[in-house]
Amino acid sequence: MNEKEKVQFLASYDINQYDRPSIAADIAVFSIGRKLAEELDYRRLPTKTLRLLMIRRAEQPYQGEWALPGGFMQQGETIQETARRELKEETGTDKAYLTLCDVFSDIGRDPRGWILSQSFIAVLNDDDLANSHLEASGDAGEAGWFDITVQKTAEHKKEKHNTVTCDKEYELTLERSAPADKTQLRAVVREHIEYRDYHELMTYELVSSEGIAFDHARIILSTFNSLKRMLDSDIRIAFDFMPEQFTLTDLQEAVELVSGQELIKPNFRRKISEYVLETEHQVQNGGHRPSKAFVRNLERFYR
Amino acid sequence: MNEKEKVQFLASYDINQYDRPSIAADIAVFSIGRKLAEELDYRRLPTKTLRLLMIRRAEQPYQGEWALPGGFMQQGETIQETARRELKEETGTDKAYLTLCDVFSDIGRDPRGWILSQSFIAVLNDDDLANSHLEASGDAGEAGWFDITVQKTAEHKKEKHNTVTCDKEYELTLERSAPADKTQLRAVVREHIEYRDYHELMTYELVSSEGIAFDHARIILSTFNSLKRMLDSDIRIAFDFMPEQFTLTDLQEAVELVSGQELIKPNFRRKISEYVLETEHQVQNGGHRPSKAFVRNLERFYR
DNA sequence: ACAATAGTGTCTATCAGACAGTATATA
DNA sequence: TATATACTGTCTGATAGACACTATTGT
Repeated sequence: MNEKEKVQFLASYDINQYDRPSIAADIAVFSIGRKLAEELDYRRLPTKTLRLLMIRRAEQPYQGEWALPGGFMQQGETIQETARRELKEETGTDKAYLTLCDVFSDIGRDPRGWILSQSFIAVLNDDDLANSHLEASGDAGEAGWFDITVQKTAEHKKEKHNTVTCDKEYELTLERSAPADKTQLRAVVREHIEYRDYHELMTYELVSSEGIAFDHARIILSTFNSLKRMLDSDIRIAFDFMPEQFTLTDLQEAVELVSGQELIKPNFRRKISEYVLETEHQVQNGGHRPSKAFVRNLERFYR
Repeated sequence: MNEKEKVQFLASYDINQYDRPSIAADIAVFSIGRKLAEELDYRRLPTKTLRLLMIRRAEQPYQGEWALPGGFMQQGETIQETARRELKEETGTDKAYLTLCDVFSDIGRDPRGWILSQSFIAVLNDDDLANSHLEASGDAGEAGWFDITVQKTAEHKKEKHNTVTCDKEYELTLERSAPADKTQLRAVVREHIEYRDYHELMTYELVSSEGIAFDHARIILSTFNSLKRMLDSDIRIAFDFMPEQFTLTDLQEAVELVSGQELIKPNFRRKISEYVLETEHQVQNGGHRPSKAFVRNLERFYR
């Protein structure tokens, strides 16, 4: 604690003598979209889909393939600021709540070298999208929304030497939503879970990847599963998908899309009733009873 | 996607052209200790405390002060492996489940330069401690357990421009448990919460720190609050504090120590009953009815 | 016998799941 | 009028909180 010693030490300390990785922030941006071209029945509501935002790479490596929005950490900013800046640069959205998700630091995950990636989750609603320049950029070809489908294709539970492990294989399909250009990206990701007491040591491994850059397919899987778990433990995150005004059916569909299971309407409404306030507005969207518009009951959000 | 182009690009790509931070893993290791020197009443059980493992720094900066176990990421390992290696090196414990907690990357948080810290949580039980060389190292002066006390000393809720913020001040006290050397470390940490919809944007800021190196006092606060939240959402983490055999009172005390609130015994037992199996062993520790020893019901842990 | 801890039984309020029912828009 | 969606009421079983009670030990 000798002050002089301390100053001397720091003056002679060269942090650059140690090798170290570059840091990237990668952001999985989710939103909900409407499937168009379904004029079959004037009564029927449009089918909704869960969407993921991807960026087409203009540079090598993986030039022309699609990657998660993100980029490298720069001096003077925190990793959260990196994520926010990159999202703003690439999409024009200034959404503040990026949820830290996981870290990917395996060697060899990026051909450019030793690169550690911090993954984040962001959820955008229709108001956020209106304020972004995503639609405007259009076929400037940069950003694009993809309908995301995750299908579990295999599951093997093993037990040996007192440890239980479980391998699951998922097929990830990303189908471009907005322009009818039919771009389809596919990947297979293996989830390896090792159970130790209550802990689940989860690792994601890329099996194959078509059109998705780097190891981003497994990052997508990991964030998708995180989003599910977050929703399970706190339904309030579903409101992130909703604009200022929304119908309860919209909200329920958001939850169902993420969780992958259907809910019973009255039960769902009872559950979320404390978080919403009825407005006088009505939403009419078909040959059936119009629905009431609701807003967030913000007081209940602040615990 | 021209293969030749790709190879050319990578050959000429120099990742070292960009500045980047060093990466450290810092681990908050918790366990439960017994307060000794309480021979007042032969019937009474020893008081238990929540303990945190700290390492006395042998080098500058902060030489002689106490820091969380941890260290720098090395080439060829993932950040999880870094945490595991450092914990093994400094304590001899080979506990596998390190839970990733948060990232600290503010500029100026480390006088040595631009250093990003990944914080982890580990929980050790008596069996783990027996297998470590912690006790052996004794007054080699390296590692030491500290009884941790966190006291909220202030809370201010503000509301302006549609955003609600809340500042809380915590006093952190670390009191050395094992040797009676009375070492006491203190720090004051300010927690700043910004509420946005359901999101809580939490930041921890160091107000003062006595004897605790770097910004580790705020990392301790952050991990402590995380541990609490983890316990809230899944009681099974309490079993990490228990050795293979334990009494239900021990388990309940562990939960109470972390959560900071007393529980009603029959309700607690009902809640955890599915996770435990009764053994034929008994534990006798005072002038009162002996308690049954229990073990984990592992089948219930593997969901 | 006493004091301290160990362990059990039960009442009650609250909450989640399931289902049956009514209401209202447009072709 | 038919149909798809919007919305409400209520029965049921499961769960969580509170409290009262019995059991067993060493001094």
